[in-house]
Amino acid sequence: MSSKSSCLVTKLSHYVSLSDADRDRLATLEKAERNFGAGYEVYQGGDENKDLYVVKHGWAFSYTDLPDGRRQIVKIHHPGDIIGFPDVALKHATTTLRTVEEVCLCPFPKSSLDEILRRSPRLSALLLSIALRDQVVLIDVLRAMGRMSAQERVSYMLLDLIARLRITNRDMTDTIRLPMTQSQIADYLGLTNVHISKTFIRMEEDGYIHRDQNRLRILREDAMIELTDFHDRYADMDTSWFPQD
Amino acid sequence: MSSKSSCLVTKLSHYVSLSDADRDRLATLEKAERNFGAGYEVYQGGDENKDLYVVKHGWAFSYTDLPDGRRQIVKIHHPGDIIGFPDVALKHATTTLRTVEEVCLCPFPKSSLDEILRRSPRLSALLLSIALRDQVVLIDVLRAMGRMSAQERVSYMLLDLIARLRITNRDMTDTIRLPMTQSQIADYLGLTNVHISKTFIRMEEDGYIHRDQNRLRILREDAMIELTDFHDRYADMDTSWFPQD
DNA sequence: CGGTGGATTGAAACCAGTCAATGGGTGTGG
DNA sequence: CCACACCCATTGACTGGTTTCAATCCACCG
Repeated sequence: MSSKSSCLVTKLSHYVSLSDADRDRLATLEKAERNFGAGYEVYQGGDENKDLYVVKHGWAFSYTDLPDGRRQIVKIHHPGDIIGFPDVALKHATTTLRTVEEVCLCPFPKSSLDEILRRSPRLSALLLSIALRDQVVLIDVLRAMGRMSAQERVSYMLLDLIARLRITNRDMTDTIRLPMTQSQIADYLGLTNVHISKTFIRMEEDGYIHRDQNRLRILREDAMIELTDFHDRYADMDTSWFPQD
Repeated sequence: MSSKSSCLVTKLSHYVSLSDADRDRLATLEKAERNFGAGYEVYQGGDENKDLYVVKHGWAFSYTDLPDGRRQIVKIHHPGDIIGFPDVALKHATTTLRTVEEVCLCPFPKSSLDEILRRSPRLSALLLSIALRDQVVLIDVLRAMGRMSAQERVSYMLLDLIARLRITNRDMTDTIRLPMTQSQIADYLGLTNVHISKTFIRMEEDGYIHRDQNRLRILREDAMIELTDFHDRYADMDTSWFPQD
């Protein structure tokens, strides 16, 4: 079982030590894999809710549209993420999944969760914690959308991206690859592409960031952390209450 | 065991049939109870994360502040809700809990979840589903905040409140009690109290709602559902994949 | 009866949106 | 290999929804 190459195991092991049995359970989730080109819609909101996906590589995002076309991107997915988890609670998908670039996904059926819940209390606790932690992150995004200016929102997004990428990539520096277009960033932050453009330019002038192609360097991370009152929700979780199995 | 009087059991039974053992497990969560006056802060963001709470009666809300005082209310709590669930994943509370009016809460320790995860896969699945459903709801709120006008946001909030209250109160009509101030509503919707006032007046003039004291009547629910593309996330959940115990 | 918190009202300021034109890079097909 | 199309980022002028600030009104309460 090549669990070494599993982003999911890597990501989850960051929080808690897993038994061999649990590692195997997770590895089976990544048995199948499918590749998609850039800008491909894997499933659509309203579709019957069949599979979950583990991201093996590439970026994707989930979004919803209003009837008149306004779009809100609600989550950006990176390697190791589980896609579609929130929809498990419902019968139909609530969001549409779209790839940003070339992506490899591992689909697995909802019913795999059944197995985990029955056999591994410890893994169940971890999955529950991930779901709850994601709620906290959504709440942070909500705060950004409700009460922050454009520059603060962009700063928040960049800090959040870096924090997430650092989990699986410990030697991440202050430079990230940002394959999303400014329109997509706008749809994520509740702004317009025009205003994103102006905000990036302003932030570059002010020395917060430096851009080069689709790579972006954070120059004043501390200032941005203070500006947005940023808290890293990914580095630590409270696993002290977990069942020992 | 007076599980008949338990809002939590009522709320959860709405989704799935529970064994007596499971009902008892839930009932023990409501053993203790504490009363609080209006406008009381039960715990604060940053506090060590000790207890969860089940709401027995009264409204409360969770919020976060930015350093400069901007406030975002992230969740409004009603009877039967579990408060502080998202924070289980972390060591410290991320939000402050404040009562809207006189409230009765039942505190229980995080470790009670341990027991549930080890003993009842079915109840574990339900708790996980609740957490995931709440994520979907947060995503809906996010969409409202990111892409909707003031009137649309207010409409969305009212529809959401009604949908939630209808779960435990099946004979709810089109009239709800709204004990929150306009400043609190503004902090929930990412607007200002002034604009909330103007928006309510406008909506009343346009025949969407009627206000009387702190009671509010929805006159054109269908129009508001269409305006906001509203989906009820509370009525149905997909419990088909749950372990049978 | 004064004090207080909440709701309302109006004027002015501002952040972000809209619209439209321009430029740059990339890939494709002739 | 060049011409063209297309997508994306940029730019500027104008618009507009929401905020800000401040004053007033109102109900409730001690």
